[in-house]
Amino acid sequence: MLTTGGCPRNILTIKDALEAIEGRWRLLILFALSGGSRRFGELSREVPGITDKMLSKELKNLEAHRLITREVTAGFPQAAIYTITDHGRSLERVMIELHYWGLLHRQEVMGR
Amino acid sequence: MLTTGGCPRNILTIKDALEAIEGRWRLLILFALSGGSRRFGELSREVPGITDKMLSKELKNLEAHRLITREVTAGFPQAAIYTITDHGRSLERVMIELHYWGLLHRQEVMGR
DNA sequence: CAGTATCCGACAAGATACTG
DNA sequence: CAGTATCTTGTCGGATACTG
Repeated sequence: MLTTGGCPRNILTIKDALEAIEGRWRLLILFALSGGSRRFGELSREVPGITDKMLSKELKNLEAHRLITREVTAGFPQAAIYTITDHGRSLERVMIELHYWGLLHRQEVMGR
Repeated sequence: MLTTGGCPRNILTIKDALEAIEGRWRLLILFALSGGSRRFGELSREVPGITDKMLSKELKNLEAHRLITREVTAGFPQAAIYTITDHGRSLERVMIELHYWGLLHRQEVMGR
């Protein structure tokens, strides 16, 4: 059981975590990449609803937070390969719990 | 290990979950409430950085998603008591993992 | 293929002042 | 005490067109 214990440290830790992964897209991109490296176009198709603009922006943000790496191959046509880092992979437990809770939430609110 | 397996169902489940808890504030409010019921003013002080306007808006959102309940006492001065629901409590595992990851993230990115 | 540029509307969010 | 009203700024996010 989580307790704040009158101390704001725990909630500040969560706030720090949220600062890195907050928003509609970042966890979805990481989840897609947890199944293996992807190219830009693959992510554009696999992340439901995202536009290329947001994908581009969020990929840079994830890279800045060291959650993914970007590698561009030589040759033509060029390919950009995005890969989750070990640090990004350490978010898998969060994603697993979130996925599990998503199933619960559907039953609770959506009734299916 | 999570796999997408060419099937978008898992990622859609996470997207549904995120729709309910996305943003800077909702998980922080729920985390505060996981330590026990709170009044508006208590939350205003305990959730770091939130304004009354955002707190009011997000509390309504959380109530609409059945993650918290709101109860107003008779008498004066009035008191509004916010309490996490069982469904909100089912997010505790997500919050625990997020808190744990926040500690890792500090070490990785912030170097402390 | 992998993005960027531009334009636009909607909403998040803070500051301040105010009400029952 | 528990919010709401108003105003302003910034960012989100979609649409479309475009480039190396």
